[in-house]
Amino acid sequence: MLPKKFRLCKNADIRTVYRKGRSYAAETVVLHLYRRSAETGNMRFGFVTSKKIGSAVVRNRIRRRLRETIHSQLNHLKPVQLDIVIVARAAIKDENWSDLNLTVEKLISRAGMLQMDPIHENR
RNA sequence: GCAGAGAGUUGAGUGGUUGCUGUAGCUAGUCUAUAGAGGAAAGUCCGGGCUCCACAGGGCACGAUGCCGGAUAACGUCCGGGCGGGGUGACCCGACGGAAAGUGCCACAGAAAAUACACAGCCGCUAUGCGGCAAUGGUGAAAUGGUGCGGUAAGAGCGCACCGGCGGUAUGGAGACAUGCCGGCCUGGCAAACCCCAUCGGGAGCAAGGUCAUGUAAGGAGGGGUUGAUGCUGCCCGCGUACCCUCCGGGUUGACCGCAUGAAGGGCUGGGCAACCAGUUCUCUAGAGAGAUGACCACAUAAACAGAACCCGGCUUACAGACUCUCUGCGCUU
RNA sequence: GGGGAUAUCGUCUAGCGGUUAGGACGAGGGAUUUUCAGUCCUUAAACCGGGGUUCGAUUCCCCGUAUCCCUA
Repeated sequence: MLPKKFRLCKNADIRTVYRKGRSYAAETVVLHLYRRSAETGNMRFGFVTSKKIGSAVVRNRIRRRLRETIHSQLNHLKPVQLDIVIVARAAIKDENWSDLNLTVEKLISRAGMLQMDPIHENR
């Protein structure tokens, strides 16, 4: 679980990310991101697991795993005011931990969020 | 040994690294310590607590329950018993009040499906008619007690015996009911058809409700109106409030309480066949507000169904594996 | 979280207040036509699952499953 200041909770914020942000898709997850105009604040993450994916137990486990992938990458990310929403797809049920970790890492690097990459601007 | 029946327990643990939520501490650190999902947390099918609404009003509707007794805060739950059914048995199952209160339905077949009737038929006579009869036949899910003997023109509870049902009565039992005696043979099924009887049920639900804060314009237009509007499910009465509806415009989208000590759980003692009750002692055991238990490694291998959101008592449904106790039938051995 | 509703051929539906599952579109076959379309005839195809009540259940009752709606 991430500390509270890194969480993206409000439905309105998530809708903003969907509408104005860019997205990067893999077979199991979709990553939406949107750069806020405000200069203050942290990077914020939201996780979406719909009822299509499974029961409450399955959804909880997937959400926890996704949080963990982000948590392990947190130190390598650029400190930019980004709102990020990660949406789980139905295929995620069968993916194991290491594959999921790799997928998320790839998506993050494609989105240009890693610290060593040259800076991309997302508008 | 094999095949079963009933009751119950468990549903993973230890260590390490790294994280989350609550609480406590002071040195106020991204510190230390400590606690952290279930037997079903599920379905939301019942019952209650709690909160607000008229402190809970009357009538009619409506809904639920339905053998008897007990337990319980209450229940559609549980325990014990009765009756009926299933099983060789341990044991299991049962919406199990009323069909002479009334209404309705009972296809096809069949003479007839409910105030019984008389198709084929049987019998008698003064015989092309009149009278007696309901045994036999076939139909059907169901045909007006069953079996046997007597009886008769032929038949028939017409008579008798046993069985079954009904009514009365006596005894036993707290009662459901059981057993005995007597009576006569009058009453098909369906109430998970309407219904009748008995008992119970006021409504809404923690997004209930309360406190504080912030902010604003108790604003404008149109309409309704005491036979109306709303609280208060449907209708009528009764009571409270004085406004209500539609459109336009404006403000809030915060914090705290409710909210984790409870009809609580464990042990012991006593009462009770039991459910359960009483006494005593010990324990404190999640509390979020987009929603907390994760990830990785090691211990041989970790796996079922499944994730709390106001709280309890049940019911129902899902469930890998492991274990305990009691009992039954059959076979074998001694 | 709380409250409510529905489920019938491949699709849209009717139906039943008890004993027969009907229609339209679509699909297959045939006829007409030189061929296609159209038209006509015809065939197959369903009561969400499991129990119960009943002589008999799509219908009545119970339990489940799936889908949909309302509520801040």
